[in-house]
Amino acid sequence: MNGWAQIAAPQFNLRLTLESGQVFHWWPEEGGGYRGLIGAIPVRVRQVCDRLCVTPGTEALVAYYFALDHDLEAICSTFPKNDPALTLAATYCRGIRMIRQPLWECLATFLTSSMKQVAHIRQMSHAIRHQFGNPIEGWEPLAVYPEPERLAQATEEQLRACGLGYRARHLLGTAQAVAQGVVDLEAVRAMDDEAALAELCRLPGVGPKIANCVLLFAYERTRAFPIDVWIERVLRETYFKRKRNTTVRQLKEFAAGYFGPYGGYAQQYLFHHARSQGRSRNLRAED
DNA sequence: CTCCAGGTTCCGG
DNA sequence: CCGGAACATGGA
Repeated sequence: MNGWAQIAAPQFNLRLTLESGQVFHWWPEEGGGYRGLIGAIPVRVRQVCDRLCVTPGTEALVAYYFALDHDLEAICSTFPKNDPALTLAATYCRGIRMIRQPLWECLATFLTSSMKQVAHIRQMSHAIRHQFGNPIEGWEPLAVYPEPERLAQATEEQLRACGLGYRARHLLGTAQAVAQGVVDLEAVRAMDDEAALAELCRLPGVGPKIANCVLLFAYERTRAFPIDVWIERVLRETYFKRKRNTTVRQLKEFAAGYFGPYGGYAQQYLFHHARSQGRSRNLRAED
């Protein structure tokens, strides 16, 4: 165990957490571990039962990043009772935690996520990091996500070259707005959920779905409930089976009232479970 | 080749 | 407020 430090990580699943669509810049290593970045700090991490082996000196950083202080047992106990679909998803996703991501990198990454598969988001994120951010020497292929000031100086064409498509205009506009202080991401921390959502939605290309992702994955707003195509399907098929003409507005209101103070956790579990099931179903259909 | 992907914006009822 | 359409790109 030379070169590793250990920390306790009960009720945690590293692989599921990293592959549940929250972050897109962690790379599998031989032996089941990962290397990635927490902000600008390169980290290696692998799980052995209820412990994490991490790069020495990053213990506290890793514990904070993966929210190991969240009491998952208590969180799941706040979920609605007698909900087989949610119970199944929560069981399947046991150990997934909401990562505490750096604000800008989370916002910028999810800004590029619209109408893109997870694999594409990873590609675009990787391209942006390598085109505009600093690579970490000896930690190939890691590169730090570029600051808004850096992207604000890019051209829309350069961003399109990273595979962004129409999202290039949005990312550029948002980078400029943040760099100029039109929207102060740190100041959003002090706002209540509703005001924070509205503030983030002022940025070009940021609507309610992306804003809620950022609130959940970066601002630690565990009530935030992003509704994407997957979750919309789950909600309709699970809770509005016979009601053909339910509006998105009604789905939002239902989710806000139904899932409770840790609705974001419920959302992530329903999302990851549905996506996993969909995949295996597609795989089965192909043979 | 067709379909669709962790949406947002703009437009006409 | 609501439903549709446009918006780019790439993997299945």
